[in-house]
Amino acid sequence: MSLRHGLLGLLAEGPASGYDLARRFQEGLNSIWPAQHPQIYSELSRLAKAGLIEVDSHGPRRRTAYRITDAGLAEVRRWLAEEPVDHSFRMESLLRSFFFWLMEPGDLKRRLTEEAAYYAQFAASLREYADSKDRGEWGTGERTRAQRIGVEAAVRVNEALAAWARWALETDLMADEEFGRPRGAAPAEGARSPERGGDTAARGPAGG
Amino acid sequence: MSLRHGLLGLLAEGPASGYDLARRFQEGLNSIWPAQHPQIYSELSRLAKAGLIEVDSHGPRRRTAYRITDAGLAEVRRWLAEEPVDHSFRMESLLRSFFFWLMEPGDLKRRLTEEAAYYAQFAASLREYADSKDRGEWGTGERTRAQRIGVEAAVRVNEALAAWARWALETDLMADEEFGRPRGAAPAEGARSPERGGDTAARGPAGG
DNA sequence: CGATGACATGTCACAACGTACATGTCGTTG
DNA sequence: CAACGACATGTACGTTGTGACATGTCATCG
Repeated sequence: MSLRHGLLGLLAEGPASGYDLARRFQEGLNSIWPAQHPQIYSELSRLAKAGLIEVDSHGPRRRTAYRITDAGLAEVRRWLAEEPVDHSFRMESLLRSFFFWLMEPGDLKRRLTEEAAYYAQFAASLREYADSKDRGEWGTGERTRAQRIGVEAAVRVNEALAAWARWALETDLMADEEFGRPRGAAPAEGARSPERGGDTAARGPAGG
Repeated sequence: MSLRHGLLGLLAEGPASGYDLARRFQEGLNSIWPAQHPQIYSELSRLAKAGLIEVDSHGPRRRTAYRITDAGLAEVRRWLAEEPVDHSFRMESLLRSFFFWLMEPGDLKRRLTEEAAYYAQFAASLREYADSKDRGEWGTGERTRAQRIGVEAAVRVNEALAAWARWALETDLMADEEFGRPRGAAPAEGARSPERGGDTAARGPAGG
């Protein structure tokens, strides 16, 4: 249901076509809530059928811009104010990190180095964008300033991940000679043992 | 495809049943890669059919433990080493933040306060778990120490979000009297205007 | 005027995911 | 032994999301 509300939220800024919205999801929002155009177009049809948006105008090349209705605006607001937040992420990058022990040290170092570079670079580009907002280059309206808060969240998450990857490279966990010892493709210790699975180590505290 | 590899990764630690795996996804991994038990059971069947895992043992109450095969182990390793990382997140919390400008100041403050508390608390509980790993309470094996890296990532992301929510509450963006001015449920400025959508403000830098 | 490329929208089939429901086992406790 | 709750696995169905393909428009450039 998040895509539905994401689209309504973007349309609350003003009329836009499916193509516009797809571009915004592709560019700024891709790292936060990925969405491809087929899903966007079909969701728009559904929203229109439900009366939450309506056709605003037709442009060249079959362009169809939608505009949010009062009902739609009320629905985003209701979602924002009343609907409980889903705190679960979905981050492949973090999932992978739980299996780093299966990687050969060389591959792991290479991977972590790439990750650090990626996150640092992305954070920097977001930070630059945030700074340009701070300089007032996007106007000083209420909306712009509030969106600045959202950008800040993305910046901080990416910076945190960049710092994490660097930390992982530098920490003595990596430097330790036992950990650093190269090994072949032999099965990891503990795997395929007949008795019930190893320790319960990876069971962390209950998740939200 | 990530669930598939997530299951293989967990089974690389040693044999486990669908129930065990579902619990681990529910507890530690829920905030990183959510998965319900029906999905896990059906994925296990598929993995078994593909020869990446095999039945290890049968226990009481129809319990069926699986064990990873050589092919399965090779497949996780291939995934970890060769498959490109998908850097897109999926965070409802961040998506919402792009629409904060639609919220009434009171609701927004309440929401941000809740968010700060949630992330701080979750980060703390993860931090405590990480510390117990550092104290060696889960053993000092290669696996445990490497998994410590994954926990650290989760800690840092949650701490970053907690700090962000506090920052958002404290920043003068919030204190500004114009922003703080209460308003009714009237449509936001810019919405439903006849001409094509407002400024292009929210278009950030290209996402990864 | 033909080729090219960005614009713009869509269909279709399938894979992934979530909720609700169904079933049965086993240990504990009253 | 009856009731209960945790253990354990599954089916069925609907929704969400993805990848591949298909179609047509318009501006620009040679």
